[in-house]
Amino acid sequence: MSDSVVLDPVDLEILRLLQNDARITYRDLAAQVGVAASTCLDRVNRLRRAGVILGHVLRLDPGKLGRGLQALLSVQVRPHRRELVGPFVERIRSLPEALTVFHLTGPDDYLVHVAVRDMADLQRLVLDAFTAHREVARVETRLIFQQWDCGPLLPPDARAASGTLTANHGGAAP
Amino acid sequence: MSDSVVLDPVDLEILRLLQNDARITYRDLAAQVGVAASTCLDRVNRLRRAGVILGHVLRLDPGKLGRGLQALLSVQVRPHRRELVGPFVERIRSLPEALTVFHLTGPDDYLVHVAVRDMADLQRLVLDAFTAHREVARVETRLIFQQWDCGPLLPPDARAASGTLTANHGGAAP
DNA sequence: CGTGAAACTTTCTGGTG
DNA sequence: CACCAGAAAGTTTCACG
Repeated sequence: MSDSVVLDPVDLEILRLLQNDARITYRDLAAQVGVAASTCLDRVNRLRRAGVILGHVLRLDPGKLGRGLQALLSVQVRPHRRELVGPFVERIRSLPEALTVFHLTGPDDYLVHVAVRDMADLQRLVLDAFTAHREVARVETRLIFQQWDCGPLLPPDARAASGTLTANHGGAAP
Repeated sequence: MSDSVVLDPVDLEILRLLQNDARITYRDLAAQVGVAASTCLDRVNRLRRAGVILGHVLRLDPGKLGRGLQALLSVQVRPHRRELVGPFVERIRSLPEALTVFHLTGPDDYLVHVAVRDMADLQRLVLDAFTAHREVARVETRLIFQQWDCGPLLPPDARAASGTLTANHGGAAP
């Protein structure tokens, strides 16, 4: 699983455009890439079958959903054994507040990205979902001032080769 | 900006379904929500105009794009002043390896999520894009074993109310 | 908010270099 | 084999009730 795939310049351009707007029509996509719509469709389907494209997701504004405060929680799970960490990860993943869970090298085993309503909600979450549990040895909370989602995750060659790199989403500079 | 918005159960169900698959047709969406396709379209357009839906993006497999190794870099920028941190963030954001940049509370000012080809590539990135620069006082690198993208970021009420919460994307438990 | 029809997109077929 | 043009099927979108 996850072998690298050969992507020609047309594939890269298609991926680049689809990352700017995944709802662009094949007609417009084809026009911008310089091939026929049916060819675009073939390419995209091939990229999907190859597992390069995993899916299409919505980007939502957490603030508008009543989750204006985000934080990163560093968590030590001790003892760090399969029978404890498996259930721990599943439990955290199923929290409505959890956005992403990372299993990391280093002294802090997990980093959990959460979005909550406010400080009181964050305190409740830390106390109830983390420190109340026996396997959680330590939690360190860092608040997120601001966050930037970066570029289109394409091979450097592609970006260098394809001249115009259009607007990344993400906030303005501080 | 970013005031909370009133979302009725239909809006929440639409968002929930669109998060599972942002390419579902309005016809199918309407059938599952139990309203007419045109009503779904109205709702989605309203959510877009309200800023709840920020956009549609592609989820790509970093491994298939030759970025099989991911890491989190904790960075101290000193002195932590606007004229230094602004350019720093812009420079990091424009790295093809950067996925997300967080500005945080706590001793480490920034956390940068990166995806690279391999260990040599990561070493090169840390040395060239971070420690080589005067404003970067300290970098701490943690590798990512595994990562899970969690639930649909909807108000807890919505998940509780709407019974079936379908498959989240993300890997299996360790 | 729903119906139905017009406009558009996606998708397939068959043919070409 | 990848590509394209055009036609068929399906989807989005709009005016109106």
